Amino acid sequence: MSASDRILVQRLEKLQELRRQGVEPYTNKFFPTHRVNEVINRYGALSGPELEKLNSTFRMAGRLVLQRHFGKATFCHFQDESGRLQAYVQRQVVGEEAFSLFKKLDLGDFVGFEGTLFRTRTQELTLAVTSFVLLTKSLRPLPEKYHGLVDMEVRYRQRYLDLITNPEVRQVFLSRTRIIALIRHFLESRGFLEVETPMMQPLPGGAAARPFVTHHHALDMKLYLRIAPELYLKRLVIGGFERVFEINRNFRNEGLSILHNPEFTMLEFYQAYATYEDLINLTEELFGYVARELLGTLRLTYQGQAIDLSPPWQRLDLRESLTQLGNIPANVVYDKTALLALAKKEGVILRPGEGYGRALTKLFDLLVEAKLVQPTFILGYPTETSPLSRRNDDNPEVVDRFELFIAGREMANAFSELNDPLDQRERFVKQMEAHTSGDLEAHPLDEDFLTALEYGMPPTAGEGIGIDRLVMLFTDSPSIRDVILFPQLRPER
RNA sequence: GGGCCGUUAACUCAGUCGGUAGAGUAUCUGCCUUUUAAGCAGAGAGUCGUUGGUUCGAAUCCAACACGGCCCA
Repeated sequence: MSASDRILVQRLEKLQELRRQGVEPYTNKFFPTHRVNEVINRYGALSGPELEKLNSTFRMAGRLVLQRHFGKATFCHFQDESGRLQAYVQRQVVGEEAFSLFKKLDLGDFVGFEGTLFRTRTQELTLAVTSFVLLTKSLRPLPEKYHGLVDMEVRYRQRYLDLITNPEVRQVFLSRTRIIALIRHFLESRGFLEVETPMMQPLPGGAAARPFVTHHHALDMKLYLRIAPELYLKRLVIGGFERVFEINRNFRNEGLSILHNPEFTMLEFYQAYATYEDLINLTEELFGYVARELLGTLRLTYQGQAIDLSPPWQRLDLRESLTQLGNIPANVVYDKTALLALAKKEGVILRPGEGYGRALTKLFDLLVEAKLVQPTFILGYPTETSPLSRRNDDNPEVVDRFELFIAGREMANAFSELNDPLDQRERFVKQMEAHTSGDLEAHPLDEDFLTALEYGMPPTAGEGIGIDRLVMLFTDSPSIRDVILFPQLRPER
């Protein structure tokens, strides 16, 4: 029998023994009067004598995480959602029978306490227990009390153990929730309406990515998990909702990495009568708002790099970035034939139909992206790789679009929306040609969306911000798996 | 898909030159009424990721595979 089996057997025996003694190991209806942080915040500053004068009792509950037994007394720490507190259980106070029961409890058990507050010799705020009740018997041992749980695989597969053991992990997910709440508040205060659009779509549009496919039996039709909500949000702008946003999951059928999880959370928002230049300002303000509210400062450290979110952020043309940071001579960058040759030399594989524009963005990914540590808007994206963006009025070869880079990675993508239905149709047709020649990520032609556009969409700008990467930035997390509660893993064997 | 690293008790980790498995925590027993990773004494606990190979002998060397991590595509 393995050690873990033996512990399980031991505890099952304990469970039976408790029941024989008339102790219910899964007691219901214990209602705490205080949580740990309330007690610490309200009484943490009081002296021992002041605590005694309080003369009030506290009902508290939590999971046993540490215990130190003596012959006739026990110190233990229990933790609830808000924190950890020490409790002191004495035989002469709770009685002989109850005390021997308490000594039999295991780390991991949930216990309800009633008692008064005092200070120990070392001045630790402690609950002097007058009575207690076992609320939930735990049958499996917790990870080690000092080193905690370290094994990455177990931390991801059994996140609850990670959360019980590692307080900094709890903090990351509390921050994640707070960041999302702040973004909601920011957008709502500017008149944006939060909406929900289909996760299951008959055509996967709004981005360049391979989708997950599923099947609806009753309708006997193929459905795709969405890769982006974009085309549905624009339909809502057409329908008269002038400012909309959605924070929800996207699904992309691609490999796993430190930056990629197949399902991830995206913010997309659309603002009628705005241009991508308005969104530059809005983005600076949004990041600034989140940083000030969450961190109290616009300066943060990500993985050892100092990052300053103070506006205005640098703006750089895509092709200029290739000369300035990618060290590609200007005469190569602006010469289509020379650039294509360079791209080939750098290992970029271009499919039929892909040309200069694709080569530019690929070379940017390879040579420039990682160098953009401070927030930088890259402008001047080629029309060829932006099938949903409005062409620039002066130069139809590029679109009114930016991508935002911080800490060497893409954080946002925004553009003035293409609202000319005839141009949009042409772009879709080009994408279909790319698809035919083997680009599995090419955008499908969405006839239903074109119909909507033909009714007329006001001039609009839209943006997408990857929430997981944003949370990584603000919580200094190295991997996307650190900010997703249950990241995708291979199945265990 | 390729490269590198890791996988030993429930947890955190040692394990030398190939000689047959160790510590701390946790658990169990005993002592202990102000401890703080409490302490002291004792006990139990292992498919050394899996499968093959080399060898008199493999946690250790070799190969394949699985899972995880990092880097690259």
